[in-house]
Amino acid sequence: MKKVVLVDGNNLIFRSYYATAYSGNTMKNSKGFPTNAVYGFLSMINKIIAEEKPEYMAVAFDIGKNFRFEKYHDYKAGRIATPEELKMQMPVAKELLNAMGIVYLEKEMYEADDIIGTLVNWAEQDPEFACTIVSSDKDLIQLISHETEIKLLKMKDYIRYNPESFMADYGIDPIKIIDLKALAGDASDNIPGVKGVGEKTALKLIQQYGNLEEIYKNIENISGKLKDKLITDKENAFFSKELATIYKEVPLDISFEELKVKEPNLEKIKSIYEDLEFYSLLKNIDIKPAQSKEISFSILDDISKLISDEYAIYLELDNENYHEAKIIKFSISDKNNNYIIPLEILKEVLEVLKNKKLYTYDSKKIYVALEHLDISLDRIDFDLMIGAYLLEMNVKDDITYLMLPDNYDVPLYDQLKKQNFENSDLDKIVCLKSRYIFDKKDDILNLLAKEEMTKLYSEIELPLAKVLADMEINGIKVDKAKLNDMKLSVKAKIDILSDDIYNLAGESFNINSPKQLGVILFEKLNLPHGKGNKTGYKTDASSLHKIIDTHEIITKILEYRNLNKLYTTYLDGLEPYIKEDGKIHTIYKQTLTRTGRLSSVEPNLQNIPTRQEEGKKIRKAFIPSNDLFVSIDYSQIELRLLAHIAHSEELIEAFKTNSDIHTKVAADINGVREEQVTKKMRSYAKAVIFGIIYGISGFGLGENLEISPKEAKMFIDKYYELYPSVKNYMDNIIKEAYQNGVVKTLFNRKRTIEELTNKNYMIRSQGERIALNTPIQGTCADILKLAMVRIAEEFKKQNIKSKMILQIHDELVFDCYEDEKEMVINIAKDIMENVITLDVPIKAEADFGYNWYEAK
DNA sequence: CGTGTCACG
DNA sequence: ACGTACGTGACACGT
Repeated sequence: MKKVVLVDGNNLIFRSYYATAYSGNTMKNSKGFPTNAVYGFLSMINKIIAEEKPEYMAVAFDIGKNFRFEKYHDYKAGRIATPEELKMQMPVAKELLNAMGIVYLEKEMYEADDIIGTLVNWAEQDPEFACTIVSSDKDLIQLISHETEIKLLKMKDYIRYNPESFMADYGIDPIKIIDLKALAGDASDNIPGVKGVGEKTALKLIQQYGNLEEIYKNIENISGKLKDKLITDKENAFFSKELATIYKEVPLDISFEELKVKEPNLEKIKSIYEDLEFYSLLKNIDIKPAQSKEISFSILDDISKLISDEYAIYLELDNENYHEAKIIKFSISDKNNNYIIPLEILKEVLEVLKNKKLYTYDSKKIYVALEHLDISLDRIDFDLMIGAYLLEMNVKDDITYLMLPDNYDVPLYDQLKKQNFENSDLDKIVCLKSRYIFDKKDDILNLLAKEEMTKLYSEIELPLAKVLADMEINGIKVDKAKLNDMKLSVKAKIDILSDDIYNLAGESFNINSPKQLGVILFEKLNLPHGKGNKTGYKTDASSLHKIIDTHEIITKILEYRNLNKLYTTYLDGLEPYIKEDGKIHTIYKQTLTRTGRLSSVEPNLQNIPTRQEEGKKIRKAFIPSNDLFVSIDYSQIELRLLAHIAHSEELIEAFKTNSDIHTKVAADINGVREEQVTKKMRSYAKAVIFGIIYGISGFGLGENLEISPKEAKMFIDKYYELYPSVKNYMDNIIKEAYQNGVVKTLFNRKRTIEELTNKNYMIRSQGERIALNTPIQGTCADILKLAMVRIAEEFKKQNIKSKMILQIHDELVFDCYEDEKEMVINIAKDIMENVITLDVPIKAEADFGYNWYEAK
């Protein structure tokens, strides 16, 4: 059987154009010729070739008038004319196809759909050929048959439908998509359908009666309004069916053999790329395309074969959330061999492997997944994911992203999952992955050494993975009933508030829709508004605060937003994450942030409310599974680091004498004694100091303090004058960042700042702020991570049974036994404060309580 | 799926 | 004249 790939070229190029055209600055070459549509079209064609590897292929386009228009002058009426910028790119796309050895087809009076339909029709009659249609247009579904499947493009990926899978999804045969359109219509083609009937109703009718004709034969069995609607628009329905039907007899003078993909004309392609200035694509043109690396592997049948002293191990799970995943495959590689480990002997094999050097990608995942099988690994010796992350390579949860640039032809995890892991090459694929880990290890370690990141890697990040795994496995207990009580009472308040809001507005509307809210506030109630955003008016809390006195609805809305947030995200949102053990098990992402911080997902336990009393109460539902919580947090660590890094004598002195830094700064700025500092003065000073760390502007600070930018700027200038070394640090770090393109933390964590080479002033400024902030935020992250590793070591050494369970950027929470409370506090606080020696003292403060609310 | 909004450090 | 503070994640809306 020979496969013919039939591409809806019109569909592809329109998609490409509109995907980027909305942004306003369409991609153009230096002569001003637009290139966005061709670029997108080309990448899609390349992707299709890579995925389908077609022997036969044709790309169909619309051209000129078409016969449907002749019959029905409103066909596709209301559609905006094809933009000139897109039109001019069409011939270039076709020229490229030619150069690539791919046939394109167009025929006056017919649409691309009809051309594809005709070719499908031919293939049905020729047992030698089967078709794959590629498009995002659902109309083409009507062509599906046992010889024809469709690859229906979605925003980022696609769904493949054959008759069975389409039936499974929609409950109707593919051909019935015509009847569906006949009833439901299609706004984009201006196909009328039956007024008042949408996709849902149409599907129901078709499932019940079979097709349009049968529906009308049985019209008497249909009751109520629906019947009236159907009768009124009967003519339209049948006419719509005709319009929606793809024509399969387009007179094409071509044969299948001519659709064979020919050798590309590289010279020609090169010259087109040069014209279009597709430099990134030009670079690849002489390089051979990714070829699948060959690998030999076997199924391990005897553990006595495991004689090497180092192995790369790789686990394929059926779910990205490894807390709930099952193991699909396990592979190992040593210097010469690759094995698939049958899952029945996994435990035995791991007993053997425990005593060897082990390398992997995402060690935390392995620790957790194996723990679920009661297999405890206490050490993995190399983690490719962490190494690559520190080296700023393209690190995702999926190792494949790292392998692709090294010319491994491996399907993405998403792809495998979509195929239900029923890929016939699955054994080979996982073996390639463990092989890759083994082969890549030395390169990565050498690069880390070259960048002087060996210590950061092996003494902080690698051991941290194990510490985090234990924290995730341990989890945090949540009182479900307590959460539910709060949920009900908040819900009641929300209901009252929304009634009040509807009354004040004079109508009910969706308060959660910024768009609808904007219309109510600023058009109906005519309240004053500031600058809008691109979709309408701004309705965020700070904008609403500015007009709080103009109407009592504003306060209600703010209160509603407040409670609704608590309700959706926490009170209701956390519930599904509480597992059978009564606990929440988050996942810490160790290789995600650009600064070195952790992040927490599914759920995020790093943003549980604390700033406002109402939200903070949610913490009462978090309870210890031992006796009590101990929480220890760094006090003003970012400021201390700023003082240290900037060598600011004044600030260092302030910290050494243990004074309240914000009060001290407020006193200095205002030229008063510390006792004379008012609350307002202190909070302004605090805002200025934070602003400095983030790379503030007068405008930004002004917005924040609700004062004029001018006044704000005076504060900032005063600060620089008082603390010249801080200003000096800021200037220097930015200068260095421009010189080197990177900034580093005290532990040599690197961040490359591409923004600094951007032509756009805005983006460059953002780069400068990043340069300023990253060494501070990043060093904080390094310090707490190192402290965590040391604390875990010390707990083990001293046989402490209490557990570290949460990390929130400058804070650690322990689930503690009563009789270990003092020990936990002493050990953790001591390590946190002494994990590094700076020019300023580092202070950590401990607290405890019988739920999380109390422990702070 | 992008955007707006808001929770945290 | 530009647009306006660093780093995250989750939810709801609307196309």
